[in-house]
Amino acid sequence: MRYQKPKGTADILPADSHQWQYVENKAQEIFSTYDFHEIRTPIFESYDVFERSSGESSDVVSKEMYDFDDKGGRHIALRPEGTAGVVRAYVENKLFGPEQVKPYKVYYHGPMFRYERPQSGRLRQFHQIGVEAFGASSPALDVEVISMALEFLRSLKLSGLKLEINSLGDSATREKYHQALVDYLTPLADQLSEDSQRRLQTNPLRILDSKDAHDQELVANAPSIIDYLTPESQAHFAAVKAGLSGLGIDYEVDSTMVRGLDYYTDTIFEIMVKSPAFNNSEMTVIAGGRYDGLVEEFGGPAEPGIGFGIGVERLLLLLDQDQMPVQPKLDFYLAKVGDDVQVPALRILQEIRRCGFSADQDYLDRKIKGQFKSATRLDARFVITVGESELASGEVPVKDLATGEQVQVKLSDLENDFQAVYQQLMQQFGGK
RNA sequence: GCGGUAUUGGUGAAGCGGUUAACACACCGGUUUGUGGCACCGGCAUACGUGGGUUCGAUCCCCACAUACCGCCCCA
Repeated sequence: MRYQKPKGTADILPADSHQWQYVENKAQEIFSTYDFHEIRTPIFESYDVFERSSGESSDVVSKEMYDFDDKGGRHIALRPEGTAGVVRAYVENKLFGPEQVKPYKVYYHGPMFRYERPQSGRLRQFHQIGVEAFGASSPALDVEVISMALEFLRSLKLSGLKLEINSLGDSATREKYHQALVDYLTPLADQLSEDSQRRLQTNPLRILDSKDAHDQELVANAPSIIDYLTPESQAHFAAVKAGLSGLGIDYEVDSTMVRGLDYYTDTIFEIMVKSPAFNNSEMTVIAGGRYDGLVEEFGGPAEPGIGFGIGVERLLLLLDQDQMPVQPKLDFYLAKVGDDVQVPALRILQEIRRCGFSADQDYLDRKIKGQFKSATRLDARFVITVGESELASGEVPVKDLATGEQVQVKLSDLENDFQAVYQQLMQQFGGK
């Protein structure tokens, strides 16, 4: 095979694209009830956009960025996540201006890129659906964003959802906590796993969710970030928890939950699903949080923001295949007999399609038997047969493939008044 | 970036140094002339991921590369 798709990419063929559309449509449906509207930003941005937002030391920037120099010598990167580009657009278009209603609420969906080793549910080009809301720091917004995420997953009939929340406080909080954690772990360094000893230097917060069992024990007694929150952050977090409880939403506070990207502040959350698709282990499908410094970081006013992202590939793996829509049935298949029926056939097909039904025919000169086979393979509801004798008699047989019953309809109606034909068929065969 | 496993037709795959590259499914055609099933008959890999090497001879052995899957790092 001469050509193959680039490593870590996937072709989404029609059999799957129906499921993608289903998920995307659901997202739009649910999000719009919360008054979120779609925003489309470029899938590539200046490299600096992501370097600025994600933190220079983060792995996303240091080794996973899909970047290149374009012909004009600009350092470009394919977006590794959605938030940075949206914030850039928010600032560049001055959407923080007084003529906009706050909070400014948007959602997006599309491809993201990370130069990493592909694994199950992890590709170099993957897809996210995300939302962002700017310009309000009310904890009520946190609660609504979280509940919207849950409603979306519920609308897809996902069960076994688990919501975990944490607060990272403001940047001063994180600095103090960072120091406290290092102070606690440094004396224990020789007991840490090899990976975590390295993390102690590079990213101590990551040790909190180490997979190593002994690390877990040591971390259990580590100081908790919750104890380092400022009074304001404490109050915000308390209000978020109260709001969730008020909506009857179950949650767990996980004070060891951390983030790979540097820009998060205060509330962060993840929604996990336990699924047989992943050996009944829990898998995060939605992750999000506040990023109250990011707009300012991009040269805008000191405005707060909050959002979340959904990994679509991962989400699709979790969805029950039985509940997924399949390719829609074909309404009509037109079988032809003889040589001189092609033109009338084209006229009939056009009339059917103009009435809003799907219709197809044979293009390979197959025998009538083969045409019926094609109709069956296309899952057609009805087969219309047109041949010389029909053209002569003006009567055309229409067969219901499910029952095998066949009725005669007028050729003139087929060509000129298909609605009448359809009503006749519905009377004869009932239902839709 | 590191490690493991794999790569044969449309699909599932057998073969592991010399074969007509098995078998099954799917698909296409036919079993006389205009109807989906079944049965029967026939067709369907100048070819075994790519490039080198070893050999009289390689799908089968060796090396490199590519890709996929799994794990780590990382992330979600």
